Amino acid sequence: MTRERIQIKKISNATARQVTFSKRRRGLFKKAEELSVLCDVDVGLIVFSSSGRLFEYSSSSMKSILDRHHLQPKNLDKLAQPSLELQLVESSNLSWLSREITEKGREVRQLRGEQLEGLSLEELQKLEKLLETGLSRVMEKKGESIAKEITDLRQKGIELKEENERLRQQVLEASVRRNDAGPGDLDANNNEESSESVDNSCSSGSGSATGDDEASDVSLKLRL
Amino acid sequence: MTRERIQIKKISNATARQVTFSKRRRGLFKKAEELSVLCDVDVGLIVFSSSGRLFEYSSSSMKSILDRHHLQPKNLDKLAQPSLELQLVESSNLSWLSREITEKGREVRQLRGEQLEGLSLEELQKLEKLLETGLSRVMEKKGESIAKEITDLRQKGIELKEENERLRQQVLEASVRRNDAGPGDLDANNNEESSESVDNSCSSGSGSATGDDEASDVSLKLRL
DNA sequence: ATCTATTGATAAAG
DNA sequence: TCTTTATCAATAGAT
Repeated sequence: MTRERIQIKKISNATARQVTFSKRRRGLFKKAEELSVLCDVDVGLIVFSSSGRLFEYSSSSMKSILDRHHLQPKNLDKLAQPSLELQLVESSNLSWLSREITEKGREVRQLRGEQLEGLSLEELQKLEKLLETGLSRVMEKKGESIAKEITDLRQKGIELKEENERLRQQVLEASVRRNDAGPGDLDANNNEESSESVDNSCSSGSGSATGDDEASDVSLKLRL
Repeated sequence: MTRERIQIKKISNATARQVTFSKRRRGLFKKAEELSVLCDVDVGLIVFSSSGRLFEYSSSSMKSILDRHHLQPKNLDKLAQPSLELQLVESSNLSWLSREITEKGREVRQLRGEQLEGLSLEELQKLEKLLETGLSRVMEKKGESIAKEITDLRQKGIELKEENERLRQQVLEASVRRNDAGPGDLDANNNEESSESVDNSCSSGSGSATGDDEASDVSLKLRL
């Protein structure tokens, strides 16, 4: 990748080595991040410079990645006899937990339609059934949610309208009273803005809350 | 670096993501090794695929690199007194793992349409979208699977038919020969049962493997 | 640190 | 997964 091709062996010139270290280290870290983002994987990268300085990158927390690394079956047996406690904890909980996580991860991925390679026809049908059930439940819930939203909005509209009426009445009365006292300047016409309490910004069209509506049969086709 | 420039964000297509993962993982590991050789530094690289599989590279032993990492000033204070290993295992692994498991469990349940109570309308829509995507992928896979099954069965049918023909021929020849030798009792008519080798029990109707069929356009509506 | 000529990595397609 | 090919990206060497 350059002016001239180089051999992959220790660069003898210390300065050149340092320069290359800087450049390539950046490149490596960038690639590591790209991999983790593009492929949605966990990456942990540790580099110790020859002077002992640490450089590291990790897609999530380095700790969680190293923990996970410890859990790998291959590594579990490497910690030989340490404390009985540890033994117990490890052999039972950890390996179980580790397996459990892998398993659940696979399950999620298959539900998302990934990692379907090894599945038999039966398993695929089962998965399909599961997804259909889940989908219909979610849609049902969504329907309920939307229906509720609509009902709430209508209710709020009614309440706002009532309050409007009340305020209009107050304004009217006030203007009348003022009129009685001293018939001078009066702009007592549609003066809703003067009072607070109507701070709900809701787009319930004026004609939607007529009260005679059918708020009950809203459980319908909701595939927006 | 390629035919077309790409955005650095999660690749949505699972297959493409897997392919890219393979390629870039190789590239990353190669770069890591080059850095360690050229600049004479210690490198440790850990990658967990989304399926939980571990890939690692280390210029020396991974253990020594991780040990060295633990010894970094920044990390020293984190491990107090109880046996170093136990601390590690407990404080990090277990809590992280259990959180992870809880999380994944919830995810699975929601995908199955359970535990939907707390979700907002947006979340429900998102979930629905996810399920639709998953369902369509699974259905597609099922379609492929079925198409393959059909193709295989047809092929097997053809082969069986050919073998039948061959056997029929043999029987015929045998009976003819026997006829030549001594024209006595002969039942050389449809005698396929006498030979083994056709132990495949397959329900390919006699009329289904006529060869002229269109085995290619079977990628269709398969909601059995 | 910056500049480029070159090599290297890799996305897409088969 | 492996190969091929067209392009984009990384970087060696020089400044």
